[in-house]
Amino acid sequence: MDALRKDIHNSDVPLVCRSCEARHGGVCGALTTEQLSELSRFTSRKTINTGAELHGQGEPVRSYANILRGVVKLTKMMPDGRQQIVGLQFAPDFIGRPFSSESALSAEAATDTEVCALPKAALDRMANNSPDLERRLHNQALIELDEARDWMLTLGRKTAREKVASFLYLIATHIDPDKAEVLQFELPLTRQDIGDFLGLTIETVSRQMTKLRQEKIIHVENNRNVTVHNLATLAEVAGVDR
Amino acid sequence: MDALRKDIHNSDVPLVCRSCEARHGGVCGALTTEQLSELSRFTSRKTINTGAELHGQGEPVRSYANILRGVVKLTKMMPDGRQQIVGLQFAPDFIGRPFSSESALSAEAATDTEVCALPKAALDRMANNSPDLERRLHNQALIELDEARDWMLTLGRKTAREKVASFLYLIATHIDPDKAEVLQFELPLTRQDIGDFLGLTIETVSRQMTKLRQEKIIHVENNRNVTVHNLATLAEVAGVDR
DNA sequence: TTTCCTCCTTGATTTCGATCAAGAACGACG
DNA sequence: CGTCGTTCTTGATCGAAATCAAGGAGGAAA
Repeated sequence: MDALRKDIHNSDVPLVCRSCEARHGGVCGALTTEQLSELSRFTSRKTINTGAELHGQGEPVRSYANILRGVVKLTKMMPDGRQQIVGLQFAPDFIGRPFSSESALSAEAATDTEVCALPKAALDRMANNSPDLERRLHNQALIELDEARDWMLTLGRKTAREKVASFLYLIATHIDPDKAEVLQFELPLTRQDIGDFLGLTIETVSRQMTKLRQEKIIHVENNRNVTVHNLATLAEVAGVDR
Repeated sequence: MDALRKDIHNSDVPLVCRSCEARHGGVCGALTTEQLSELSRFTSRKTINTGAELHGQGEPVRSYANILRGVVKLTKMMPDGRQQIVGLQFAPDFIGRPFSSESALSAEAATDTEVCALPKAALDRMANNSPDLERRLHNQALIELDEARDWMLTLGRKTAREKVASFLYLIATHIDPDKAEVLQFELPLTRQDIGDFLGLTIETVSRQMTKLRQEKIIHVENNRNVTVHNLATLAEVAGVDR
């Protein structure tokens, strides 16, 4: 699964759409030179501040986006306000739902975020003519499906302690697109967001973080900067087989 | 989302692979006559008894399958035995994970099941040459992703009562491929399975079922045959917006 | 029939996480 | 500087679901 992820991200296709510039792989790597130059007439780079929505639950979707920097949370909300984060997207992930113009979830910037926005119609048209592009979108969907199912096990069967450890482990292995795992990072989510991701209250998240701190499994500074002393230990607490 | 589901299932493409015979849409509907006749040299119809595995967690995957009849549960298990059902597949769903020969989950027949097995290599080869087929697989992945994320909300944020109602609602709307919803059905899962799908114990499932029965929201016969008196009421208890 | 066996229900008790409540830490702003 | 407002932590209490325990219902096989 992680092999596949790398396959997309570290693809050796040198081309990317102009608005996005050199660094990210995203889905644009699958396009031909002509397609890219056509597409880049429509793409636009956007900065989204923490808390701002890319689009709301139930709204029609106008565009796709490649994340260049930052973290985007995908959330579902019940009529009474209960909320669940159903996915976290990191650079250089692709955001969007092919074949459907309406989204059953809302996408919100968890941190200050930069994206490259692609008009939906333009990319859909290209996907119809580029099997390689469709293949990439398909692959991204399958990776997200694997991740969603992994998380279902966390939500349904893990304890609060295991959930918090699972979250920290997830961040450590996803926050930096250049490294497979990292021992020090800034939490991209508030305690409330972490609770909404784990199906817990902020108090429970806080208490479990405190415990992990007391047990010297993590170190926390300013509530945001986390150091993991030993990733294998964290994985063990999380109940994850690495 | 359900519109898309219909799109696959009720497709007007008349062709299906020979082993599977007339009724199901599956992914075969996307194939040309030649592809079908080539494929049907390799396909085989199989009967899988309740409880038998199509394949186990971590095992390499040899084949795809179209479900002709029955219900298949996709499960993940932790080293200590805790289990979570991460997906239920009904006829005529497609089972398999394109682009990966190893599965992170196990697929097990929840009821007596009939499938049409397709050798993975043969279908992969065809998908490379048939954009329409790839499109169908892609679409199925996206539908499963939507369903997985819906369920994450259920697992993370709903009460036991809402979870059980959500499960019954899911079965009522999925058990019969010919109808959008149905008020009477045989439960395809044991209490243990329902618990593993909802992240609950069998005792809690049983108590909530008893309550729903006492409140005349459902009627249950022989522990298996359920009648839903009013689907809208059930949906409301489940916290689902229909 | 009787004996298992599996699956399900029900009751008693415990426990983990939610809820309620208070205060600490930090930054923004007058 | 002090005063908000927000976010996080900690403590006390509550409650929903888990756990522990017992027994019932139905089916298969002797």
